[in-house]
Amino acid sequence: MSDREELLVGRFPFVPKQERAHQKREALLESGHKLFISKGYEQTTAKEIAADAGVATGTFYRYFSDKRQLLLSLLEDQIEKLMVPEPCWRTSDPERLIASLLEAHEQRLNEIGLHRVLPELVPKDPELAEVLMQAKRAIHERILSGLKKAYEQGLTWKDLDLETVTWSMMLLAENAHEKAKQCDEKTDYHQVAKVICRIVFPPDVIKNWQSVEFNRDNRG
Amino acid sequence: MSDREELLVGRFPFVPKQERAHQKREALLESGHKLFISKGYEQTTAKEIAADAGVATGTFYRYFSDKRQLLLSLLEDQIEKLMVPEPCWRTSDPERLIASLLEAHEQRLNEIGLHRVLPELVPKDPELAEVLMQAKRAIHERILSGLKKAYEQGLTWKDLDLETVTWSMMLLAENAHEKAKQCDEKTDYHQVAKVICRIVFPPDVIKNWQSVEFNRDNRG
Amino acid sequence: MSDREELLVGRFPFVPKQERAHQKREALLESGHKLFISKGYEQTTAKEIAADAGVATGTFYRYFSDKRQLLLSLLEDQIEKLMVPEPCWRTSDPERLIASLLEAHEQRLNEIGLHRVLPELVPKDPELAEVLMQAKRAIHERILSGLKKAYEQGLTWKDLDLETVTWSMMLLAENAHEKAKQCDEKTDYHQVAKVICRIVFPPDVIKNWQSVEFNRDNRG
Amino acid sequence: MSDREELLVGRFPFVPKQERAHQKREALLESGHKLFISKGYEQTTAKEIAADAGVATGTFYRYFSDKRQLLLSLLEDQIEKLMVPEPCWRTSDPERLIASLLEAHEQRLNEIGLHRVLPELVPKDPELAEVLMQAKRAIHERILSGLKKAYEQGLTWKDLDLETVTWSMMLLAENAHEKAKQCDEKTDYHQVAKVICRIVFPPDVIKNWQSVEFNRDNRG
DNA sequence: GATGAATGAGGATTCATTCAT
DNA sequence: CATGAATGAATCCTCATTCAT
Repeated sequence: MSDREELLVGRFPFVPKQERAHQKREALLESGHKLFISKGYEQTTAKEIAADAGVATGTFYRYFSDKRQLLLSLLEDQIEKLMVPEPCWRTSDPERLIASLLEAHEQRLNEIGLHRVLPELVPKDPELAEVLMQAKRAIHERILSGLKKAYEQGLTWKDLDLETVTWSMMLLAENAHEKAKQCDEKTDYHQVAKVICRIVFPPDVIKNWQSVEFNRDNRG
Repeated sequence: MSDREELLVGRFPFVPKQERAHQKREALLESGHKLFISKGYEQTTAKEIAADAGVATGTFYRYFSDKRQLLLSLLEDQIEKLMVPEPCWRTSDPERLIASLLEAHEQRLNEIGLHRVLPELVPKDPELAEVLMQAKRAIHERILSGLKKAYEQGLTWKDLDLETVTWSMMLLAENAHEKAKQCDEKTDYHQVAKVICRIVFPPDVIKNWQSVEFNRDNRG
Repeated sequence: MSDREELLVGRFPFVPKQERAHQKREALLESGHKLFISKGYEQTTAKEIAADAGVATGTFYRYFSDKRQLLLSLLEDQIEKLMVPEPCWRTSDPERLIASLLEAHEQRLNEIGLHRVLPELVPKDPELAEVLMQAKRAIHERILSGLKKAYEQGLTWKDLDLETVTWSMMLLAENAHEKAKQCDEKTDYHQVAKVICRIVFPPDVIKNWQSVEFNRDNRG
Repeated sequence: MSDREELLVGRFPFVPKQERAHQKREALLESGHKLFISKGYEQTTAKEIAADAGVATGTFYRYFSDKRQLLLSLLEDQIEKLMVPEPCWRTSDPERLIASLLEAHEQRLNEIGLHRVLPELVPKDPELAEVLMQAKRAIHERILSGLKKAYEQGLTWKDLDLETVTWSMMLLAENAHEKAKQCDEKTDYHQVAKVICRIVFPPDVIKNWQSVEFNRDNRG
C-alpha cells in the first residue's frame, strides 16, 4: 500500500493528512467492530466508539454520518471476505472439501463477527438488508453455478431443485458453527459436510468418488 | 364473590374484574407482539405499546415489570406452539408429510412472528437465550427420537450422525420461510421437503415408499 | 372509648358505620405513622399506607385529602402528648426531677417518632411549621411560667434572660436522646439534667436543695 | 486559537477550559445550594438546578452523577467552614468570646444554609450521615479538648461531665440562630453566651474574669 | 361506602449530534 | 482538522389521584 511505500522512501516522517485521516477512520471502524460484537449494536454509543478509537466524539462524526453508516462501511469492507471460491466438485473427496470449506467459512465468520449483530438490524434497515442480500445472492450464484456444472456432468441428484439445494447448503454452512450450542458438543464439521453431500450427490456418485480416492490413496 | 354468583346464575358473559384485567394484559401482549415484529424490540417503547393497546403508560407497568418481561411472557405463551408432533416416518409419503409439516411450521412461526426479534436479543439476554434453548432442545429431542426409531427400522442412512441430521432438519425447517428472500420466488416447500428427505433417507427407502404409494394410489 | 362501651353493652356485633369508618381512619393513621417513621415521609406513598392499613388505595383518599393531611392529623393527635407538666421547682431534687422528665420526654418522643420526619417537612410546609411552632410556644410558655415563679422565689440566676433559659432547656431536652450518637455512649440523662440545672439555678440554690435532700434522706 | 494568544500576551486571568468547566460546576453547585435551601432537597429536580445554572439538563450529569452527589460535594466544600477554632478560655471575657463565636458560627451556618436540608436526608443516607457525624465529632473533639485544658486549670465545674458539656454547647451554638423563631425576637447571642458560660464555668470563675476585665477596662 | 385498576404528568437519566474553541 | 463540552429530545419508570364498578 502507498502508505508503506512513502515510509520506505524515507519521506518526511509526518504522515500526510489524508493518511492520518485514514488511520483514524480505520481505528474507528475497528473499535466499532469490536464494540458492536462485544456489546451489540444498539448498546454501543458513538461516544464509546470514539473513545475506544482514541479520538474525540466529534471526530467520529467527521468520518461517519452516524453509527449506522459505520456499520455499513464495516460490512462493505468485510463482506467480500465471505465470498467463497467456486467449488469444483470433480477434483477430490467432496466431503473433505466441504468440511474444510465449512471450517474456513467459520473462521471468516468469526473474524467478521458481525453475524451476531446483523439479525438485530436487518429487519429495521432495508438498506442494510439489501446490502446483505446482494452479498448472499452473489454467493448463491457462485454456488449455484458450481452445482449446475456438476449437474451437467451428472454428478447431482436429478430431481432436486438446484436453487433449493444451494440455499440449503448455504444455510447449513452459515449455521454450522452454532450447532454446538444445541447439541452440547463441539461441532463436527465432517458430519455436517456429509449431510451436505447427501443433499447434493446421489449415493452412487459418492461411492464412485470414494473408490476413485481409494485407488488414488492406495496408489499414492 | 359476586362474579362467581353471576357466573353460576348463567348470566350473560359478565366480565369479572380479573377478566378485564386479563383482557388488558392480552391487549398489551398483542400490541407488544405487533410492535416488536414491525419495529424491532429496541425501537419499541413501553409507552408505544401502551398507546397501541389503548391504555396509559402506567398501566403497562401494572401488568409487566418492563418491556423485557412482556417479551418473555409472549414467549412463554407461544413457545409451545412451536412444538412439533413426533413424526412417524412409516406411515406415508415422507416428502409430502414433511412439506406439510414445513408449511404448518411456517404458519406457526408467522403467527408467533417473534423469530424476527429474537436474534436481536438472545446475545444479550442469557435468560431469554436459555428459555429458547430449552425449547429448541425439546424439539430436537423429539425429532431425534423419531429418527432413532426410523434408524432402527433401517429407514435412514447408516453412516450419518443422527444429531447432525436432526439439527440440519430443524435448521432447514426454521428457515424455509426465508428461502424466498434469497431466491426471488415463493418458497417451494416440497423442494425443501425433498432436500430434507435426502438427508434422512437413502434413495432405496424413498423408492420403496414411492412404489408403495404408487400402488396405493393406483388401487385407490 | 365508645368502641368498648358498645362492645360491653353487648350490642349488635355489627359495628356502626361511623365506627367502622373510624377504625379505618385509625388504621390509616397508624400505618402512616409507622411508615413515615421507618421510610421517611417522601419515600412513603399513599398506596403503601393504604396497603399496610389493609384498605384500598381509594379509601385512603376518602379519609385524607392526601399524605400531607394525614401527617397533620397525626400531629394533631399526638402533639399534646409532647406537652410537659408545669414543673414545680420547689418540691424536690431538681436534677432528678429533670432527669426523669427527660427520660419521660424521650419516651414520648419515641412513641411519637415523628420528630425524625418533621425536619424534612417544616421548611416547605408553612402550615405544618405553624402547627409545630404553636406547640413549641405552648410548651415554652409553660416552662417559662414555671421559671418565672422560681425566679420570683429567688431560685434562679438573677442575670439570665428567662426566655433564653427556657429555650435552652427545651433544646437540650428535645435533643438529649441524640446525644448518644455523638458521644458513642448511652445518653446519661442525669448528666444532661445537671447541665440544665446549671442553666437555671445558681450553685447556692442547688447546694441548698442538696442539703435539704441530704437531711430528708438521712431522716427518711 | 484566540485563547492561547490571549495567554501569550499575558492577559488577565484568561479562563482555560478546565476553568470554564469549573465555573459551570460552581454554577451548578451554587444553584443546587440555592434551590435545596429554598425548596428543599426532594422538591428540587436536576433539571431545575441545571436551568437555574443556565445549562442544559445533560450538563448537570456531566458534572454530577446525580442530585445526591451534588449535595455531597456541597458538603465537602463547605463542611470545613463549620470548623471552630479551639477556644482558649483564659484570654478574655468568655461571654463576649462565646457571643462573637456564636454570631460568627451563625454567619457560617447561613452561608452554608444546608443545615435546613440535612435533617431531611440524614436518616435515609447513611453515607451522608457518616460525613456529617465525622464533622461533628471533629468539632466535638476540639471543643472538648479546650474544655479539658480549662478543667485542668480549675476553670470549669468540677462535677459536670465534659462530654455532656461539650454536647450542650454545640447544641446551643448550632441552634442559636433559630431561637428567634420561638421567642419572636431577634436572637440575643449574648444571652445565649451567658447560658453557655453557666454550663461551663462556676460563678466564681466568671466573677473573677469580670473583675479582671473590669480592671482592664478601667485601666484601658 | 369501598375498591383497586387506570391515568398521565413528571422526575431521573441517556445519548446522538452540534459547535465554539 | 480535532476536540469534547454542551445540548435537549426522548426513555424509562413512579405515584398521586380519580372513578367506574
